[in-house]
This record gives sequence, C-alpha cells and structure tokens, in this order.
Amino acid sequence: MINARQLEVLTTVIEVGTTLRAAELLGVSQPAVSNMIRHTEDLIGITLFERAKGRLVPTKEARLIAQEAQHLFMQQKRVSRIVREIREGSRGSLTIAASPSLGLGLVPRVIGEFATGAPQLRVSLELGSIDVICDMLASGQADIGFALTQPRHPAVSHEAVGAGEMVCVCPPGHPFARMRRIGVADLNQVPHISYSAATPLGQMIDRVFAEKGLERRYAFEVRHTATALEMVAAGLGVALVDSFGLIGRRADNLERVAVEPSMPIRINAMMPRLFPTSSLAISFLDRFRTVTGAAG
Amino acid sequence: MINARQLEVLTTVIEVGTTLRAAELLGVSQPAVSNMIRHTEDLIGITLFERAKGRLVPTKEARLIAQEAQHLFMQQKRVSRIVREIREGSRGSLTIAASPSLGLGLVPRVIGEFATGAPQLRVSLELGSIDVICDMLASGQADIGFALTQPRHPAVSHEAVGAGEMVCVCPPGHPFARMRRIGVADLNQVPHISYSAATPLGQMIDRVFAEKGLERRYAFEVRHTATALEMVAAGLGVALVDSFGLIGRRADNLERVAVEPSMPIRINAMMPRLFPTSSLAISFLDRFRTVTGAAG
DNA sequence: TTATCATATAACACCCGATTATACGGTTTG
DNA sequence: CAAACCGTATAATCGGGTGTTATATGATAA
Repeated sequence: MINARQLEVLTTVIEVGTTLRAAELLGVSQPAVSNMIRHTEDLIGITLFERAKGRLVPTKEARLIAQEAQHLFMQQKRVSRIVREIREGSRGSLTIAASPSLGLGLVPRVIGEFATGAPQLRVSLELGSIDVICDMLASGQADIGFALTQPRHPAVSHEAVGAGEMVCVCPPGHPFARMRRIGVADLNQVPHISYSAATPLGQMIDRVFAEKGLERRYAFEVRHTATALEMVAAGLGVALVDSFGLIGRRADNLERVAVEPSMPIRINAMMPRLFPTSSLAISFLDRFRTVTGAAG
Repeated sequence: MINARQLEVLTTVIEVGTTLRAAELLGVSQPAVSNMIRHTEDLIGITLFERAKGRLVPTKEARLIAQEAQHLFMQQKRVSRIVREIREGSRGSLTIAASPSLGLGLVPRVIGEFATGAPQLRVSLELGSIDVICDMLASGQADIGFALTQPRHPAVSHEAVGAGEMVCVCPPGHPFARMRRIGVADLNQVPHISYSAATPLGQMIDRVFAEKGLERRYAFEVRHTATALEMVAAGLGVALVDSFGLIGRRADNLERVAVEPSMPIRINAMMPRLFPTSSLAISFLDRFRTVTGAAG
C-alpha cells in the first residue's frame, strides 16, 4: 500500500514546509521529493497537499497520516537498534548450564567479564549434573554447557576449553604452605576437606589413592570445589581443588601447593548438535578460553 | 539498515520452515527468498540461518529479530488501515460551525446520516453567530460553517448549498391547516411564535411586514426556528420557520402551509480561504446538498 | 539407483527511486 | 518593470533492489 519511505518523505515535507528543505534533510534531490509525493498521492488516492501559489500546503489527511506514521518510525528504529546490538554481541540471551564445580566458581567469573559493558545482555546460569546439562542442551533449554566430565549423549557435542590439574589449597601458615609439592598420601595426615565418592572428583581422587594402595581419609565431605575453597579459606583444613577455581580469586587467604601425582583435569564445553550454536555462545566460549588459557 | 520486506521474508521462512513454502506464501519464487535471506545476512552481518543437511535452521538471533519485527508489522497494518479509512471517508475529524437556526435542526440531521457506518469519524458541532463562525473558520478551529446569512470576512469563502423559503407551521386541526396558503398579515390574527428583532430571521420578517405597512405581533418570542418548531408541536400556536428545519421531521404533529409573499432563504456553506478544505468537509458538503436538494 | 525435496547459483528482466537539466509560476527587489 | 530569487513540476535517464526462469547440488526416502 504505502511504504515507509513514502511516509518518511511525507512527514519530512510537512515538518519543514518545502520540498527543497525536505530534500536537503533527506539527502536527496528536490525532484525526488516532488515525484515521491505525487506518486504517493496517486497510489493511495488521497490528496496530501494543496498547491497554493506555488507552495505545498498539507491537508488534514496528510497531517493525520504523518502523525500515525510516527509509531511506525519508532518500531523501525527499535528493530534497527536491536539488530545493531545483536551484531555487536551486546544483546541476546544466553543460557548456560554448568556442573556445580564450575558453575559456582569459574563460570560466574567469566560471565562477569563477558557481561560488563553489555547491559542488554541476558545471561542465565543453570546448575546441574552432567546428565541434566545434556538434557537441557538437547532440548534447546540451554545454549552451552560446561563440566569437568565428558558428556555421553548423542545430541551433545563437546570440546576441551581448558586444561588444568588438581592442586592443594591450604590456609596461610599451614605446614603444607612451605612445601613445593605434596603427595596425595600426605593428605591423610592432616584434617582435610574432600569430595563424596559419588562425585566425579571424588572418584578420580579415590582412583589415585587406590593406585598407591591407600584409602582416602578426610574430615569434611563436600560435593563442590567452591564449597571446599570456602571451607579452606575459613581455616577448616586443606583440600584438593581444580586449578580453575582459583582463577581470579585473591590469594591473601589461601596458599596453593602442587600435588604429586599430577591429576590432570579438563573443562568440557558442550553444545547441542540439533540447534545451531548462537554467535553469543561462540563469543562466550572465546572469552572462556582466554580466561582458562591465561591461567590454566 | 534492514527493511520491512527483508523482515517479512525472514519471519515467513522461520514460520513455515523452508524457503519453498515461504515463497509460496509470499507469492514469489523460491530463489527470490533464498537470495533475499543471503542478501540480508550480508547486509546486517548476522548469520540468520545455519545450513544443516540442506535445510535452513534459524539461529537464535534470527528468532529474536523476527519476534521484534512483529511490532513493526503491527504498525504497518495500522497505518495502512488508517489510510484506507481516510480514503473511504470513514476516518478523520470534522469540526462544523453553524448558526443556531441550522445547528439545532438541519445540520445535526445531516451529521447523523453522514456518520452512520463510520465509527472512526469524529464530528464536532459548534454553534455561534455568523461572526463567531467566521472567526473559527479563519483561525482553523472549524473546517466548514453553515448559516442562513452571508459571511463578510476576507478569509472566508461561501456558497449556497440549499434554497428554500419560510413556511408556516401549525398544529394539526388549526384553522390554518385547511388553507392552501396564508398571508403574513394573517399571523397577527392568531397566537403565534416569532423571532427577536435582533435575529436575521426576525429582521427579514419585519421587513416583509413593513412593506405591507404592518407591524408584527406575536405571543411568544424565540431566537431559533428549532425552538419555534417545538413550541408549535406543543400546541402553543403557529410559527414561520425555514423549510429546511422540516426536513426529515415526522409530520404527524405539524401541518405545513405556504406563506404569501414568498420569503426565500438560502443556506450558506462557508469555508476558510487560508486552509485547504479537507476531503471530509467536501464530502459532508455533498451530503448536505443532497439532503437540502431533495426537499428544499 | 532413482525419485523427491530443499537450497543455491546463474543470467536476465523490470520497476522504483534516484539523478541532472530545465521550465514555470510567484514574490521580492533595485 | 525587469531582474533575481524561491519553490515546484516535468523530462530524460540511470542504477540497483527485487523479481524471474533454468539448472545445479546435496540430502533423504523408496
């Protein structure tokens, strides 16, 4: 019927009064404006201007149309702004699913970096087991997932986005703090915090102990490294944690000591195979890699 | 940036899933859709679809844009509807200024006819003296004016839109009702309703009496024919009224009798010279003419 | 393998919306 | 009154966005 360009020309002419100044404002020639108005009048069958003494006088109808067109212009600007924000990565929604080990420490920190300066960005973070994460990804409820274990799900792809190892943390002044490295067996000699045998970390540590013919003995049992860290910081004992959990954490109330034997861990990023990965998720992944790469 | 057509194609493809069905819905060929999408992606620099196994899978970004575009489409439809309503004369605002003689009888009746079936039409009617009417027109407060007297104002044009004459009305069973015509002098013999000497009608009637060397004598004085009509209908007496006031009025409680000598009157429509007359005003004028022409 | 469906590419056509150049009517001005 | 100026309209033309048909390519189903 009548298109946005025609409405734009119409309202501009009404605003500034002459085709000449309207043409200047619109950055086109005067005949373009003149022709457009005539064409629009023919198209919609409404007289938009009276030609009085060589001047254009807008009719009431033209004024009404121009007024209503303002709402259309608002929406045009809105869509343009949203498109621009998407391109600049500052708009969109990103849903992240993570295992508690990562979701309570490293991931929130990366989100914090990622979201600064992008107020229109909505990030939501869901915690869950590896199976829950896979289900969320497969069903489109989450865009990207992070866990220390590898997913086994046909609709979920994965890739390593960070390599690290288990390290020992202890309060400042603890005997361990003066050692360059400790053996896992040493842990049994001091009160320490460890993980439920039902968790991946607990199983991994148990495996290492088992190889040495030992049995893990600990004072406090937790499920997540973030909890263990807080307990160590509170002075309750030492703990084995993944090196990622220490990234960005101020070191004034924690000492870090290497562990023998090395227990390598890797962070797996997971993405759904059934849906295209959003560009927002991809750029989040990039940011994630720079963080873990800098201090894995 | 991104235009409405591109958004339309985008949302259609997302809705129906394939370029082929989108092309059908949009009434264009499949390559047109395919090219448009590619072109849009290049234009805005955002990947809108992933090409997976020969199918197009919309990205999150595309979904978001399509969703926001709905508001734009709403406004487009709204503007189109308004344009159509204007063309069909069923939308707009029309302000009419009329003298009380017309504004209390004939004009409201024409407005009633004019506005039926056009719910979006706003008509306002202002009553006033001929000078007030002229001022309203000259200042753009009114679109069109109606009066029995001719305007004398440089910025107001006028034209006759109905010719009639003064007629005598009397209650059914009144002695006058059996006469084919009466003389003005006969009025002095019966109780009758007439007009203040300060009104145009009063002056006109006085002039006729004066030509016959008579003086007008009446029982009730009013200012408007509409009032006079009501009083006659109430049985208070007879009256001279303009023939327009009887148009459309049911005749069961009023008898109409011609008057000698004839007192021709005309209705003047007035329009501002400084502003273009709205098409709504012009079509109202047309309707007015058909009403007065049918039974002047 | 063949048939079918969906997308992409190539080559071409059309028309909208732009251009420049110029004419024309009105108002202002020396 | 003629000249200058302002604003609009017309003519002829151009370019690109958006369309077309024909066809290739790739994935899936029979």
